[in-house]
Amino acid sequence: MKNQIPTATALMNPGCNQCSLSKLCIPIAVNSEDIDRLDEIISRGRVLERGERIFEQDAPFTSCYAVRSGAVKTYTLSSDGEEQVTGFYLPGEVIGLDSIHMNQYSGTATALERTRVCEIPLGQLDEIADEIPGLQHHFMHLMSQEIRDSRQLTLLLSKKTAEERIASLLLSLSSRFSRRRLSGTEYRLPMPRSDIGNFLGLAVETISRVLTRFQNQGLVKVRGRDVEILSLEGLKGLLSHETECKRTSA
Amino acid sequence: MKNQIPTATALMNPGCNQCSLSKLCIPIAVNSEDIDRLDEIISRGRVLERGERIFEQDAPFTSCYAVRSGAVKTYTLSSDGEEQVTGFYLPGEVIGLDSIHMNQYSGTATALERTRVCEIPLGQLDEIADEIPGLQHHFMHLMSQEIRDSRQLTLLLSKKTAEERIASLLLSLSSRFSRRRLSGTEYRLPMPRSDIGNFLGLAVETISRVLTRFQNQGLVKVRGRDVEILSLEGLKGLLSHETECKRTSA
DNA sequence: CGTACAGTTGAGGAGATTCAATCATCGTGG
DNA sequence: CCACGATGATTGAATCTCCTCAACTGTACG
Repeated sequence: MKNQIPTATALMNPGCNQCSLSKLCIPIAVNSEDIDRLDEIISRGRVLERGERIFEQDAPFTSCYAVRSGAVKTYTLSSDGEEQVTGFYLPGEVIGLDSIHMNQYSGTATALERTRVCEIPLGQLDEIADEIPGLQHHFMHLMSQEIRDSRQLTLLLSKKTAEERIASLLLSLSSRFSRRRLSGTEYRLPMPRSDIGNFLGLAVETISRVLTRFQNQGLVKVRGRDVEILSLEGLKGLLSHETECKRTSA
Repeated sequence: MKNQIPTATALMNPGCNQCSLSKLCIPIAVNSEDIDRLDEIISRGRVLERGERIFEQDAPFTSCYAVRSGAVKTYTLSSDGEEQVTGFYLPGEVIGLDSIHMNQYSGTATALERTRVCEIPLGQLDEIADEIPGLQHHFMHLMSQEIRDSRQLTLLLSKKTAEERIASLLLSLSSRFSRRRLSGTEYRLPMPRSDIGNFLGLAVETISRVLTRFQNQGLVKVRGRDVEILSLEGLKGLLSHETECKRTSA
């Protein structure tokens, strides 16, 4: 019966083999046999409503999570209680990497909208790491990526203007939606302006102002959270233009 | 003869067993047998003068490096050619973690002063990772740490004032010198103001101004690169004070 | 239909940057 | 040994970007 009539949850949540995101989430060159083994330790289909937490800061670390659908933000609470948004995660992306082999989660992850995640318990992953040698490598790769993204963000925050930061975010989202074969020029922001501002180190008012400025320049069309990028080139031009301007004026 | 008369370099560069930094650099619970094995793959004692490069951005990744003495800065060159300092590394700290299991180095590392490093070739490390299981974990741990540090920096850059950033750097250096049993209240900055400014996202002039302000407040005594911290508490107080001010004025 | 929340817009102000000049430090060569 | 240039560091004045405060608009939802 197990073979003939899949349960409802199994239908909703096929294994990694069937998952359309597997190329993004675990894109290691493992044979299907290994993927099957992976399937055994990954629990799929946890559904979260907006605002629900996937894991909480300082809770004992157990698992990373792959986003299947929806969107997630991660943030840390500093000692004085202020929130710092550390990242937004779309389907196919993995959360909790920065807590691997630490005792506890370094931040909190909450769903920005209705979200499904796959849990990847890392205690067990260690055990089978020997059997699937590529896996440990892959996670190190993901962690390297995470460090680089963070460095990228650091550069953004330390040297770039409000316009550059926002253009950069719009483009980042664009390319990440594209990777999922969704439109890279027309999408809906999963997060409120306040989260964007927190993430980019800008006031919400500044987000608004810059977005309308972009709109007046014909770069984008924005209505609330709906974004349509009219000129990818124009946005990209903003990123590197800054230095050119300085050079020409100097 | 090899056994009886150690070479000069061997005297200068004892193995991990003898290294006073081993507790910081590779503080894994490995038995001395494992450390010996580690010794075999780590080449010690490469000496670099100020300005010399340890590795270069986009060069094929081969090794991480542990700083033995001196100081190192890492930076990336963005597409438009501007430099972004991504970190400072003191003895006992490991460079290149963000490039593990990537094809190439994500940035350049250069010596800020005369510096000795140990090379940790990671191709070979993989091979013996099975024999020393703690090692792979340890590197993941270091990488997690790196991500967190980067997040911390992100918070610093996106939400903190110039005073907070600089106080934070002074305190970070203080605690890192302390870990090495050096004075945490009196040390010499290994980097010029321009690197500090680049790292913290501030103009050099701002660094100067804030440092003299600190000095006038009796928090530190600064003469060029020599720093004496007169009130650790005072500096720490600056870090969380910001929000309190806002709250009281609101 | 009104309340709550998210987003936009405007005016004023604070903090950091930029530009420019000065001062200090250090290694170099006369 | 000292003068010299070069680089690094400091200080001042003007400017600018972004923040804060405030009012207002739109939208979702009871």
